[in-house]
Amino acid sequence: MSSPREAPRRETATVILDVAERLFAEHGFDGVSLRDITGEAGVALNLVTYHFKTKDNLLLAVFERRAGIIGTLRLDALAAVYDPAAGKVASVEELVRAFLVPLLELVAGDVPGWRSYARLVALVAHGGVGVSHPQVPLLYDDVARKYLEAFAAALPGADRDALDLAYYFLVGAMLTTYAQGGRLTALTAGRLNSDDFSRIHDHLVPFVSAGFRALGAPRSK
Amino acid sequence: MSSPREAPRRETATVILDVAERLFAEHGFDGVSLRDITGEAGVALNLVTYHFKTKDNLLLAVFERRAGIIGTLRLDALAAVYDPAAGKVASVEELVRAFLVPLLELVAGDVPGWRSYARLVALVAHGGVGVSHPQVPLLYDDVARKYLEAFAAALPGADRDALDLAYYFLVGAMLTTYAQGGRLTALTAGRLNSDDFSRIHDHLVPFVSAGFRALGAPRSK
DNA sequence: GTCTATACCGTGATAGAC
DNA sequence: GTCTATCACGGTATAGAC
Repeated sequence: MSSPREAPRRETATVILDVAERLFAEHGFDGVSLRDITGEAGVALNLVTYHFKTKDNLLLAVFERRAGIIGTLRLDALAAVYDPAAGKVASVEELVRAFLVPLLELVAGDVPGWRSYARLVALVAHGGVGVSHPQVPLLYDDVARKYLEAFAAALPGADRDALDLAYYFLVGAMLTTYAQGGRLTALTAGRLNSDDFSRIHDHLVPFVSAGFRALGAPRSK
Repeated sequence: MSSPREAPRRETATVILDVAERLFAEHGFDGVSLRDITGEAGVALNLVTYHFKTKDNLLLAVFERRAGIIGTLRLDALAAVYDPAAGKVASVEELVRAFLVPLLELVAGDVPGWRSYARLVALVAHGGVGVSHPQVPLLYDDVARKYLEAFAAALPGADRDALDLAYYFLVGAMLTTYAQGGRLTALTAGRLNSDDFSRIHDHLVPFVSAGFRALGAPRSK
């Protein structure tokens, strides 16, 4: 804790977090050296070791800073449409929207850091960082459990495996959206850009919602 | 080309490719050193440099070896259900199945190397390797174009952007399936395993097919 | 053309002075 | 809390043996 009369610069740890978040998102975890980070942050190399112990742990700290925020927003959005105690049961599409909209608004609204965070989640979730950091998924388990309960209420005919997989596909489609490696731009010959999150979202919601309903009432063959 | 009377060992380059494919899939690109690969392969360190120039290029070679095979299988499966010259137009579900089944059979059938390849594709596709290797997606563009044409015929009401995005989500859901970081096992408390590709597939096909149809005939709101 | 030996520079991590 | 010095290991380049 710095004394209040010091120069008005942010704390060293926060500066490191900000730079690391941006650089990891841009170049991947292994594409960024601690020297890159400390160089841009204007601090000595091993202040990252002092504040965060290891490079892996620095990445985890980047996630922890935002995972709680987005998790709370998602649970708030869920509570607005699903409240079993009050007999309020949401539709599938309302649930999909409640899950996806909070992050979309932060990213599409260019709230500082969130675009980097979204891309970084997509990167790490698919195991790109080493064999993946096992602590990261744990940050999202609470949200997953509560949404699955709500989906089960919305689709009383679906079995658990089907619902779990549908949620898995929902998260996968969202991650694919934010991974934005330029693949979408190439695939559409430039008509769609990976940055058009709002337009992607307009298609993503009905796509995933229809998928959920299909698993809720399985088709023959 | 070795002379036919030599000792019956595989070519050095092939041994390196096999080991690299497996280790990259297990530990990620940056989680494996050239010394790990050459050590297991029983060859000298810089034979990888000699045969493949760089580590990046070695990864590309791993992809090239299998991308052509799976691409041909997918196009064959497409031709079996979609032949506009003969007036044969496939259903959405037939197309989804044609796209997904070839890789599933290779992986679920434990054909050597394909499980590693599938996981590796998922890893690289989401940019986990550095900022991703831009040459890799090009290996799949031809298949994408031909399937999109078939989907357009199956869903005459859909606009191009919706179809492109649906294909994008299809690939994303497939990649999520094969990324198998153990996330699914955790999410389902062990009831579903990331290795149950056949069971995942049984849900994936109707999920994605319903999504396609939803984009083909957009819902209100 | 195929392979071995060696060296170079950048990396993450650590120890200890201030 | 911060900095300097140092370490072992990473990918890569080269020179030369066969």
